[in-house]
Amino acid sequence: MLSGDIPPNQTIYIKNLNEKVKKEELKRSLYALFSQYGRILDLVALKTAKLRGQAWVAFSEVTAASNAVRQMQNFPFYDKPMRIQYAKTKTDCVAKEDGTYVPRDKKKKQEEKAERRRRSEQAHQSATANGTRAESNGGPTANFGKPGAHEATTAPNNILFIQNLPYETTTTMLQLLFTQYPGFKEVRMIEAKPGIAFVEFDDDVQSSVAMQALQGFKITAQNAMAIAFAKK
DNA sequence: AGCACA
Repeated sequence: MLSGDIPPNQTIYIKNLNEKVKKEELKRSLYALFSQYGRILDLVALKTAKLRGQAWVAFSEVTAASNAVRQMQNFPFYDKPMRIQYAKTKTDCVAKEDGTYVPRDKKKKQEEKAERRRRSEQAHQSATANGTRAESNGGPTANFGKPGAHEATTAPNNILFIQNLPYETTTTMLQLLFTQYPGFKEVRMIEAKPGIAFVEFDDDVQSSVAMQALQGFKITAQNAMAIAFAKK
């Protein structure tokens, strides 16, 4: 296999990430980039010596992960091509859902094996108190919800007007999203006007394609992008 | 390079 003989998993493992990017920004950008493939259940990125430059994105469906592995393979992300594989193991939040989650020992890795010999000492000590706090973010899922009725009063042109962005949206995040579409030129945001952005393409056909693809795209559960043509 | 669950 190209992806290294790892069987499909609803979680993808990403490496070769730019280690200079701060964790929070990295997670936000990864979320913005990958949520187009499906519902993201969890996203893990740590900056420890061993784990920096890597991330895990858990999707609700294996098919979403498969599409992400193929389509985002080598995608230039903060100047480095992403290397994407399926994760080797099941993500905790998924295991918790299907009931197979077993809280890991805070000892070491897999040296629970050495632990076997002394098992049954405290067999009754199993505290049943670890709350499996379901983080029901309840938000409905699929991204390409087409809100349909857009007052597209403005004639198609090469500049898109984006509304309903979360305030913490950055130009970098939007670049990552829109640069996937041919003809992308630039993103412009206005400090004094959070929540909106302008995205310029070479021509109106290309801007239309991107609009179609990203219309209603949810950066967060509450923020479905509303895309119109900019007024000239 | 590096497969975790801060």
